[in-house]
Amino acid sequence: MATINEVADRAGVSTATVSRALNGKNTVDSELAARVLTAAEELGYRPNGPARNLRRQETPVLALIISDVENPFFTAISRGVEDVAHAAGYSVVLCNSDDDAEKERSYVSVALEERVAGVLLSPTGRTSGGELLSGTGTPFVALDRPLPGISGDTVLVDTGSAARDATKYLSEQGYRRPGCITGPAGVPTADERLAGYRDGLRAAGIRGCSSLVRRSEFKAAGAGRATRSLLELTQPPDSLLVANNAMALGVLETLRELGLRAGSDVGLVAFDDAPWARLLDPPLSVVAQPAYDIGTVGAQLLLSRIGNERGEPTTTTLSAHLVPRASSDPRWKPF
Amino acid sequence: MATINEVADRAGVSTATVSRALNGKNTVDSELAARVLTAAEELGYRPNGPARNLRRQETPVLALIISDVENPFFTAISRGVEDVAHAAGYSVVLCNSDDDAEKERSYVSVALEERVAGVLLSPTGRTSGGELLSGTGTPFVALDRPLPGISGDTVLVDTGSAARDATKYLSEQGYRRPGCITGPAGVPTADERLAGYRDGLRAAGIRGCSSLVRRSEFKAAGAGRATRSLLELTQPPDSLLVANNAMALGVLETLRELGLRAGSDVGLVAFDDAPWARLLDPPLSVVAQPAYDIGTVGAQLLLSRIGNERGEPTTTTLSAHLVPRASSDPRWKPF
DNA sequence: GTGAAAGCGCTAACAG
DNA sequence: CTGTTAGCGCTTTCAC
Repeated sequence: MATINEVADRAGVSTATVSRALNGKNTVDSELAARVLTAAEELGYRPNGPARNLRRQETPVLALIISDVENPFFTAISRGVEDVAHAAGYSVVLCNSDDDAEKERSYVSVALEERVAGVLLSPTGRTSGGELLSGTGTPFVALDRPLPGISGDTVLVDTGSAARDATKYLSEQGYRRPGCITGPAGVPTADERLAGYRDGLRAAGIRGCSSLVRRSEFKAAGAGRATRSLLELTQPPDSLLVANNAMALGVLETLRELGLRAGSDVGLVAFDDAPWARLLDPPLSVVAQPAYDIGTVGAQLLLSRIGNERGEPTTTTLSAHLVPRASSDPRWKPF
Repeated sequence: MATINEVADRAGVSTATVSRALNGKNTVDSELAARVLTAAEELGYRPNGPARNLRRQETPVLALIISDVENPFFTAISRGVEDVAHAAGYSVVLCNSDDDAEKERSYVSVALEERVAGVLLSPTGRTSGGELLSGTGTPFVALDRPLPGISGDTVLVDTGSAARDATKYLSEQGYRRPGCITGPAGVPTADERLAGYRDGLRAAGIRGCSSLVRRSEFKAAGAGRATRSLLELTQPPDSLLVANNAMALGVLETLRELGLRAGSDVGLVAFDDAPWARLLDPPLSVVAQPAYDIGTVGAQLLLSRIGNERGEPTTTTLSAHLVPRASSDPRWKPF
């Protein structure tokens, strides 16, 4: 592939002039600039990114590391990040850690070595790639979950309150034994939703539900098993708060296998408003999180740090809101 | 951030030795190697990727450019790519072109400039970033859709046959007026599914359906409008073949607004088996595409080209298969 | 087995 | 306004 030298030769100028012309510096004679442009065109010249980045000591790329590309919550975040980054002239590379701490570390490592301008990390949980990040000068922002033991800008959603509200709401709808299916212990989003659920129970004056909690990975399969184990109890829950939308898939599948309907048989509220939620029968009640906004806010924060903004690490907490639909209505009937 | 020079100074060796030690060359004395390793550790040294890539003239990264991160079909492809790439020591960066030819070109451009080892491109359609790719020495593979007018390795799915089979199947199920909602004219996957639909009609001996075709973007909103326009016809279709899963969302939403049920009122088969498809009432009949395999095959192809495999461009065609569920059963009743 | 030194392709002083 | 030149940080001959 052609280099800047070849372009310079062909245009009969120095490499410096080529560089200036190609980077749109106005300190170059328009006739020379034109010659450079056509020479570059004819040679199919493309600047060598690594060389440029090495020289400039910066790479106009943000890394976004998420734990599950197949989860609409995270892809919505990525759109938010992308829109902001793009407008500021940055590219975004999406890395899928697959909720695997090892992969997460490896991607953080790659991002650091490639000297990206900044990293947006949605930490997988306990052992986090965040340790690698702190200490290096590379700016980073934690999304959705805080980085344990590490201070840095963070964008969170107050899902605790949302979980409490959802639980209270279930009780107001007439359910007396709400259960909860949440993520692994130690994962902040999982623990926070569980705590909110317990608060909600307390606020509603409901007792005797302490055995109605199950944990699993934030995936469909585990949530399905958890559902089965709850519903086979001698005193099963009459409703369920489910901690994310991938899990909801598993819960719904199990309900179907057991011949139970959401709403009339088991009240259901799940986190995250996936596009298919309203198409179910009954439509799924959800706690909608502002995923896109997490992305935009996170990206803005990161960009301002990259732009040398000083100051204490900030934590931005967005709020989630309940979208009641028929899956949390005990009186719901098909038709 | 520490450089190789600082590590060398600290370990009391030359940069060459540091480089050798850190890259696991066995031509270095084990005692020196240990000193290098601890020095690097203490300084929090990370090799500078751009510098290394510049020197080595290669970057162990594959770029995967897809048209919609929020579509499970593409995220499944990305998992396939990632699994293969990872096993071979490559990182994958995912770029979302958002079905926008401009963004696609821009990402191809960035990939080329960053001198990635190879590019996997799921082209957005007509004006394609493919032109940028051909001619450069960078190996690339087209996924899901061919690159118009450009020869290169390609991984496709024979969705034409699948569309034909699905249409015939609708007729066997008793539907007499199947309609079709497909993507924009000129997009190969859209045209091919439409052609298959027409073949199916012919094979089933059905006539008079020529006005039952609508086109829109491969998105929910457009498909929703298309559905409405079809069902408001004086002679509306009694069933629908829908060309992808994002569109299916729009179709289902419109059906609901019109108070119609899939199956009994309007037979439905849609492309792509999304995780929520079986949870609907009635469960959605789909044409399942081997998305994950598209990714693995594409990545393998690309890696072998990167490994200097010569030979003519190949085209691999995978097949899709019908998964019949109740949305294509005219006798389906709720309960 | 180790070090010195060249150079990957580019940009940014610095001269002119 | 343009050219010369010195590196950015690393790997890799080439000597020793």
